[in-house]
Amino acid sequence: MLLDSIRTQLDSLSKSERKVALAVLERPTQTVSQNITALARHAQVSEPTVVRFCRTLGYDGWHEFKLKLAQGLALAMPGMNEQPSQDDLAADLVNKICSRSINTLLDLRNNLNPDAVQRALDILSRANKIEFYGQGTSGIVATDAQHKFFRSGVPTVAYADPAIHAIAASLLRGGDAVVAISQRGNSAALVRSVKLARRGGADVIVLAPSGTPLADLATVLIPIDLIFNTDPYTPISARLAYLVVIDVLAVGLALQRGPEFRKKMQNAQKALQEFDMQFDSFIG
Amino acid sequence: MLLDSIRTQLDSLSKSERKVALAVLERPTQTVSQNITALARHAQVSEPTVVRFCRTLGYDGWHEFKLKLAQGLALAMPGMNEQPSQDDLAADLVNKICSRSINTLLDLRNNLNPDAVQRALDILSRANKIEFYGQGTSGIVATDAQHKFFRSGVPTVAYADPAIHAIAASLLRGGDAVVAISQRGNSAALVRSVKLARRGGADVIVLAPSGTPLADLATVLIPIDLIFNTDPYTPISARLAYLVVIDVLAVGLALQRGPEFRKKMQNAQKALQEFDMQFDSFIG
DNA sequence: CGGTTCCACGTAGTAAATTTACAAATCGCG
DNA sequence: CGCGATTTGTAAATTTACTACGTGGAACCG
Repeated sequence: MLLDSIRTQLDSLSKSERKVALAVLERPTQTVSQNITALARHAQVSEPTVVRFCRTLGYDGWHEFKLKLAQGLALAMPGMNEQPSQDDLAADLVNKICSRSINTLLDLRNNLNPDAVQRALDILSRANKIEFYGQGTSGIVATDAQHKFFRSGVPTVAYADPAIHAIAASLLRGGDAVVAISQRGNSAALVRSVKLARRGGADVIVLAPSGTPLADLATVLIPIDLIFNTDPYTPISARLAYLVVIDVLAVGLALQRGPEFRKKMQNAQKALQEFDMQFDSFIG
Repeated sequence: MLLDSIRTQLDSLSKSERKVALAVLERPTQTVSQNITALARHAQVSEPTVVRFCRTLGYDGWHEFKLKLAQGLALAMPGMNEQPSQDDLAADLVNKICSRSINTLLDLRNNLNPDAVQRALDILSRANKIEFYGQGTSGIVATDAQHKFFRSGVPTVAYADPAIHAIAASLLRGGDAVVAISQRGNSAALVRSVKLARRGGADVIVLAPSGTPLADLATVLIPIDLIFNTDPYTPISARLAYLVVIDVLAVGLALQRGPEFRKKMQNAQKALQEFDMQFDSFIG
């Protein structure tokens, strides 16, 4: 974000420009609503100095800088740096957790490798049989994947139990595909099952952080490397990234399998809307 | 988003103001980098008309409008309105689905009612027993909730089967709490179980769209009303909102139950990091 | 059907804000 | 200590947004 880049470049700024930088960092929100005169006064420098500051950072002038700052602030979380007020715990909580999750997905949007996704889709669209393996939290992701693929018109299976997916994996052959999901990428049981699957000739798509034992076994790796911040809530929202990747694969497969599949899906949706009650245990 | 609100208000604008609106909608990105003169010329109206247009939409003037538009665009998806290029299906897919999900969560952050969350937390923190009910997709959410509450040091139960949660509900009494989860809010089976739970004296927290049968039965309703856009992918990301709400409740409860709980959780995390392999079937 | 009134729009002038040009001051270096 | 380079401020210029006013047209009433 822009504020971060200001912090980074603090050293390479001249004395007065640093004053401007500090003033912006101190009150970013006000800065975007104020004009250059107000900022200059607050930073105790002249107006041209502010302009020069903007130029130093690589912007055309005050206008562009202000615009980019506003955009950066829109993406950042409102009231993120403030102390959580005791009397409004819930509001703060909602804000923090939503913002965290949003940032996780913004990260994902920037870092998710489309090539890997494309290769995964190629495998899935050719596969005779698709199975999802995951344990614990990732087991839920696997189950979710099964639901979503099913709704896209692609029947699959999900196994969350190590003993079970070991057996399932040993039964796979060439032309089958496994999607192995792991948030830490070092589950011994999962590694074992993936090895079994590959030995049988099946392709394995791995959703895990890169550089992990599981990642190394992948036919196609979709690396999910999220920045783990200092705060303890990051791991919670990490799982969202996995779910969204599954969404991408499910929708992508439906699209790739051709328009007749898309129609099927749309029809299913229409039907569900018309006959709510009949299907309600499916939709939830 | 701002562009949507312009589209909505198109009818209530005068002829010239509509010209401005269309010009903005046609080239939003350029609009933010241009000045008022350029926009006026492009819309073939005079500059004051542009100012009046901004005022009609509820902004102070051109400056504020431009700023808000820039912020809206930052949140919107890059290249959203462009045709998905055939040769880069995957990239487009990743972009679209991530962006959609991000927008869903932004919506949630703006609309989630902290009061309702606070009241839900009050109930949960006093509850002897907490049960999650949900079916289909929401059944997965319920299971996920159980996992997360467990990791926060709060043992709970999740039922995804209508027959089972009906029985469970009939066994509840005063001081117990149910969290009923439904994306459509009209599941007959879930309504039945919630009625049973309330009859026994249990409090029911409902996560569902407001105005639905299930919502009306809630002790505390956490309404999840998402804007359903025209495109067919919205329902997919709607579920993310539910998961994040669960996150909020889980973390909130852990915090509210006091610092000793927080320590417990932190210790658990540390332990997990140190002994990866032992716990790996839990973390996934 | 003609006239009056009101609303929408544009023109032109004004105020404000940003940028440029230039001069003063400060800092580094010989 | 003095010269050059860099940094900073002052003041003027230019761009930009806004306001006040007047004109044209449409609707409404007589």
